[in-house]
Amino acid sequence: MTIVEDATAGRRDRKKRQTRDALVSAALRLVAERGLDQVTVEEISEAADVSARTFFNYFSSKDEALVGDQAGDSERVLAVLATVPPEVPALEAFRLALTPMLEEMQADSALWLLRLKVVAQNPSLLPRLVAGSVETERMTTEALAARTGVGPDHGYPALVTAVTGAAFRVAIIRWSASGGSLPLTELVDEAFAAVAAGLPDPRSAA
Amino acid sequence: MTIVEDATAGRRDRKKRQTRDALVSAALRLVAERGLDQVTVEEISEAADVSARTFFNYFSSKDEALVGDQAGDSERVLAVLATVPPEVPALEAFRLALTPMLEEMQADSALWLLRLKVVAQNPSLLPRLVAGSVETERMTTEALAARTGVGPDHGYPALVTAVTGAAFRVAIIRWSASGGSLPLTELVDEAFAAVAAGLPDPRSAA
DNA sequence: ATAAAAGTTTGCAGCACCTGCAAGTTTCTT
DNA sequence: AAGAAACTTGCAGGTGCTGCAAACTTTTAT
Repeated sequence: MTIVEDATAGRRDRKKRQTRDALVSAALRLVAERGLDQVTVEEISEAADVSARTFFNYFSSKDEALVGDQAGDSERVLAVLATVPPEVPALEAFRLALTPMLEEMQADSALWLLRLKVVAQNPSLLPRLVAGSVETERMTTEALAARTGVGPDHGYPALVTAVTGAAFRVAIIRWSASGGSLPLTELVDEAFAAVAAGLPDPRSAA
Repeated sequence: MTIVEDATAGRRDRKKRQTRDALVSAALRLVAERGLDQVTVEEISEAADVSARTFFNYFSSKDEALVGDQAGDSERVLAVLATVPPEVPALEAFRLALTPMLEEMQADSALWLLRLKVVAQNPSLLPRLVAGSVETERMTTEALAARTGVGPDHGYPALVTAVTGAAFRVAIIRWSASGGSLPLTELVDEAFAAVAAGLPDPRSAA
C-alpha cells in the first residue's frame, strides 16, 4: 500500500521504505488469511523477501508491523492544537487537531480498513493499537493543561484527552464496520457532538 | 495480599488460592524492584516456591500475573446494570454498576496501588490492563443497546461504554497518583459529572 | 574514479516465553 | 483403604526477540 514511489531522497531511503511497506503488506495479508498465531515472523519475512533478522530491524515485534507505530502523529496533532485560539472549547479544538490525521487515514483507506479488519479478527491486537496513541495522549494532556491553565492535580486535561480518544476509537470502529462507506470525519463529528452534549439518552431526541 | 484465609471449600482450593496469591505477590514485588524485563518467570516461580511450569498453569503469560484477569468483573457489572431501572440515564446507570468494583478495589488498595505503580513504571503493561476490560466493554455495549433500544448500527451504546471506560481509567490513574489518599469513588463521581456536563471548560466554573 | 565512511542486511548463537504431553504426587470420594 | 480426580513437575520443542560480527550497498570525499 502507499506505493506512490515518492522520488524524494536517495536510493537508500527509497529501498528502506519499500522494504518496510513490503513487510507491513505481507504481514497484514498473511494474518488476514490465516490468523495471528498461524503466521510466523519467518513467513512474513519470506513473503517480503528479506531475512527474519531484517524484520526485527524494522519492527520490534510482530504486532508492531500490523498496527503501525504512528509515532509521527503526535507532533502534527500538537502543532495544529497550538494554532487553535484558546477561546475555542477543548473538545472543538481537539476535533480540529485530529482532522488532518483523519483525512490521511481516509486517503489510505485500503490499508487502514485491512488493518482494522485484522485487529477486529485478532482482539489481542486492539490494546496494542490503543497503546500506540498513549504517548500522543500524554503529550496532548500536557498541552491542554497549559491551554486551560488548570493545576497539575486537576483531572480535566487527562479526562478530555481520554474521552476524546475513546470517541475517536468508536468512530473508527464504526467506520471499519461500515467497510469505509461512511465518511470518517462525519462519524467523528457525530461522536464529538454527542460527547459535548453530555451523552444524552438518544430516545429523548432520536 | 488478600491473605484472609477464608476457610471456605477444601484444602485443595485453599492451596490453589495460596499458590496464586504467592505468584501474584512475588511477581509484583520483583517487578517493582527490578523492572519488567529484569525478572524472569523462573525467578517469580522460584520466589513462590513452585516450578516454572506451574506458573503457566495459573497464568497464560507473565503479564497476566501482574495485571490480573478480572474476568469475573464483567458478570457483576452486568448484573447490577440489569437491576437499574431503564429510566435512569445511561451514564448514571453505569456509575452505579461500577460501584461494587470500586469498593472492592479500595478494600484491596494495597494490592491495587502496587499493581498500578508497576503498570506506571512499565508502560508495556498498560495495553494488557486495558485488554482485561475489552470483553467487559463489549458485553456492556450489548446490554446498553438492549436497554436503550437503539439499532445495532447506532454508535451510542459503544460510545457510552468507551467514554465511561475512559473516565473510569482517568479516575484510577489519579487515585494511583495520589497514593490512594483520595477516595476512589469520589474521583469517579467527579469524572462522570464532568462527562455528563459535556466536559465544559473548567475556567467557566472553577 | 577510487577510496573511505556510513548505513543496511544477514547468519548465528542464545535466552526467555509459552505449550503439549506423560509421569508423579496430592487431595477428594466412597 | 482404594480408586478417581485434580494439581505439579520435568522435558522436549517451537517461536519471539536481541546482540554481535561479517558481508554487502549506498553515499561522500578526495
